[in-house]
Amino acid sequence: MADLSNTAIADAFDELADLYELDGAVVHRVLAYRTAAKNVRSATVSVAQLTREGRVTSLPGIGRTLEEKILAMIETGTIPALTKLRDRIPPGLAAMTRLPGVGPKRVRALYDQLGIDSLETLRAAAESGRLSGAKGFGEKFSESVLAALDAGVAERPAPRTVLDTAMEIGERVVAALRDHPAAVHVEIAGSARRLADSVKDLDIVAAATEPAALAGALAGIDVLETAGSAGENAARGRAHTGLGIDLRVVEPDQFGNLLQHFTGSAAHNVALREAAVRRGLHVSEYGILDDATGETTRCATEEEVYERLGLAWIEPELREDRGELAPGFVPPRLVTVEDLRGDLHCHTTLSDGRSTLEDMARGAQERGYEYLAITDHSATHGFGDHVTPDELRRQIERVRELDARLDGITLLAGTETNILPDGRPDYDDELLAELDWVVASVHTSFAMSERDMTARMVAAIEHPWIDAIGHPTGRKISKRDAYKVDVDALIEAAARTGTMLEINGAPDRRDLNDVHARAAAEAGVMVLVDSDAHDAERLKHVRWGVATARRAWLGPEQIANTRPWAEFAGLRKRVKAAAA
DNA sequence: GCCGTTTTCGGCCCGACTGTTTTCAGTCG
Repeated sequence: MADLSNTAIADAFDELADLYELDGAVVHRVLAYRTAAKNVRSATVSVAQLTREGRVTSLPGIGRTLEEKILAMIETGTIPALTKLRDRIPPGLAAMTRLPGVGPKRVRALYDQLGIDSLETLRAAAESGRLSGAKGFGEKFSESVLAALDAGVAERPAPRTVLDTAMEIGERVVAALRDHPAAVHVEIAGSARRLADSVKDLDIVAAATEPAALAGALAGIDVLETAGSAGENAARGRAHTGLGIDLRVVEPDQFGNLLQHFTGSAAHNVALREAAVRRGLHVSEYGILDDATGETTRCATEEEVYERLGLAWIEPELREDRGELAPGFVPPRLVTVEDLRGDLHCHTTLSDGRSTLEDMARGAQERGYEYLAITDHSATHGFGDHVTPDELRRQIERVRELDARLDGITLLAGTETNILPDGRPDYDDELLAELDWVVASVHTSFAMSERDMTARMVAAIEHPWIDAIGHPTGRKISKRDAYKVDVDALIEAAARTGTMLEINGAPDRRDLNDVHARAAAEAGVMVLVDSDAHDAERLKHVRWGVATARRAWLGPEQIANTRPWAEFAGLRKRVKAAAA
């Protein structure tokens, strides 16, 4: 296995794009590398494998030249052009482009004119006044560069806000704006509307009878720390959390154009507009210009925008240019929170949960679930809230007793067993066999090699009493990367053994991610959407798991826990094995 | 460097803002 990963190929193409850009290559060549990197990153099959089979040019954005570069990576581990560019372009130049207002062209000019090749030499030039003497660079430029350097902008990656926090703020801003007398429509747009993992800032779009009046109302909303005008009919502010908020307001007859434009993604809009140009139409946030008539059509709704372009309306979660604009695209019926009939991963006070067994059961009933698996942490969890085998046996009794008393819901006695470094679960098979349901997850020894971690997790997937793998990559959005693991190998093993893979709904996990979840479903793996709730209130976190499933194009038939209990029960590996 | 109801060359989304400019290039979203 241990093959050249899609991520490694995409990283190489992104680096090539950055270096070619600094080298002064034509922008479209740079763009070609960026597009290729994006498409490789979101491919649901192994791009290295495709390349060996001679089929990689079927991937959009990959032609003969990039095919050769991937082949070079497979055969030699590197790309000659990349090695050469790294020798020629000083490594400090890329960091300089992270400063606001400083792009590849200016970096190149500073390097050529003044020999500036790092943040340090840039600061020295600005402080000595040498910077504003360069051709095309004035006093203002020098000042803004120093301000940005002092603020440490170039060292720290721009902070991103996890979607649940962004949505909480966004929903409050939207509600407040809708209360304004001038408001006609107010919606969250941007990556938040597409339900991305995290957002850089929050885009809110609105239609109003008096646009300027509504734009001015942003400043009065309590979640905002600061707000001010940002041109006519626009406002910009910052929430107390530091999240930037942009508001744009138009007349009602342009609201569809504005919402479509600001929902993005950039890649979706570029692809959409390129296709429109071929039909003689030019799309912007203000309307659709028809070359033939010279007239601009304004659209009050998004549906009208897509209809004018000969397309059916596309769900925001799909707008990533991952096939939703391909000819013959049929809009999929995406899974919703209401489709879920059970939750297979939650905790109680027995381990680190905050709610009792009874409260979790009641919470599930209030959500209308037909089944709930109680999956407390296991024997080696640590933190003082591990569950010994004897304690788990007593919990099985309690779950069975409560299940007998409750009507309308089936409680499953389960566990979230730790996958030990050697791949074994941390309870005996005998005990696991007594349970109704076993989720297995990695909670320790994250720093293994990819080969060892993959072997560890494949062993767990092959274990007869492990029904599902929880949060399969261990990532924490904006906090830590996934551990090194070959997800393709996990998917293959899960498909082969009938083991389910989870989309964990904890807002900072959403693990599997959208790309992996789509690949898993395409491989025939049954995907779960779970809350991983640690109290009854957080059972609602399935919202974020459903968001990821939708971004993965998944419908209810691909999510195991949309099934009624009678059907789900038979999908469990332990039941299928017993029947075989 | 890719790609094709303007196909194998000549295109490649659209608009706003900024600063350094007398008409625009670069950056950003």
